[in-house]
Amino acid sequence: MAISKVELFNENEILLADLAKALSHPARIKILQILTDMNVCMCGDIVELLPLSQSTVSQHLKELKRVGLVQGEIEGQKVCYCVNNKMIEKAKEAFAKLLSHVCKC
Amino acid sequence: MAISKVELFNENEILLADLAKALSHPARIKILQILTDMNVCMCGDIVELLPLSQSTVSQHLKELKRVGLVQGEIEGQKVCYCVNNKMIEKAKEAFAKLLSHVCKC
DNA sequence: ATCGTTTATCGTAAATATACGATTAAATAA
DNA sequence: TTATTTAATCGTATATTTACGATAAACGAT
Repeated sequence: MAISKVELFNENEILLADLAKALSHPARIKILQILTDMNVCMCGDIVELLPLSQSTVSQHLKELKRVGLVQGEIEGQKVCYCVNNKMIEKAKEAFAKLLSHVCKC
Repeated sequence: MAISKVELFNENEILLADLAKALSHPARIKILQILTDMNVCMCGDIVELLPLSQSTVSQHLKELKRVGLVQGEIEGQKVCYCVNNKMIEKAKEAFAKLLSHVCKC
């Protein structure tokens, strides 16, 4: 694209779009589910559960961290990742609000 | 990317990621709100409410149509767009399900 | 001090997304 | 018929995303 016009929209729309972007790849959705369901928090463990390389999984984790859906705590040489309940809740409310508003059911 | 690995994930994850992708640009969120709030359905009317060109808005509408969040009905030379309540509802449930599952609040 | 483990980052290639103006296609109006 | 209106598509430029292997950085173990 020539230039990004994202900054011409308002806070709320940008936040929601940003959260949606973070959820816009199946690997990242899977990662959230893995962090919830399996008793797993390390990048290496996630790599073993996905058909992707370590560097690619690390990139996906970075994207999830970027918007705050996931946090990483350093534990020696490892990093323990977990979902950030506050931001998950915030995302849940934001999507529900938009989609309820938009749907006249 | 060398190759897409999206097909290595399951239906549910792909659907959700696809819906998220459609919502991952502020302009498309705004378009959903415009179709709901303003008494407007034509592409041209939407263009006037956004800082984007007609061709760009048409592309965004195409993306929303692709996942079924929006429908377009041809009315002579115009096309009347509207949100597809069924898919909006489906999206609402899908996001709520994922984010409720993932959040242990 | 060296070696293994773990994760992040770099470099790179290819796909996709975003934006625009120009053009096309289809319907209506003159 | 010709002109106008409306939306889609084409062509193009640039940015971003996705993916990988290689490397670096940081820590723990030997």
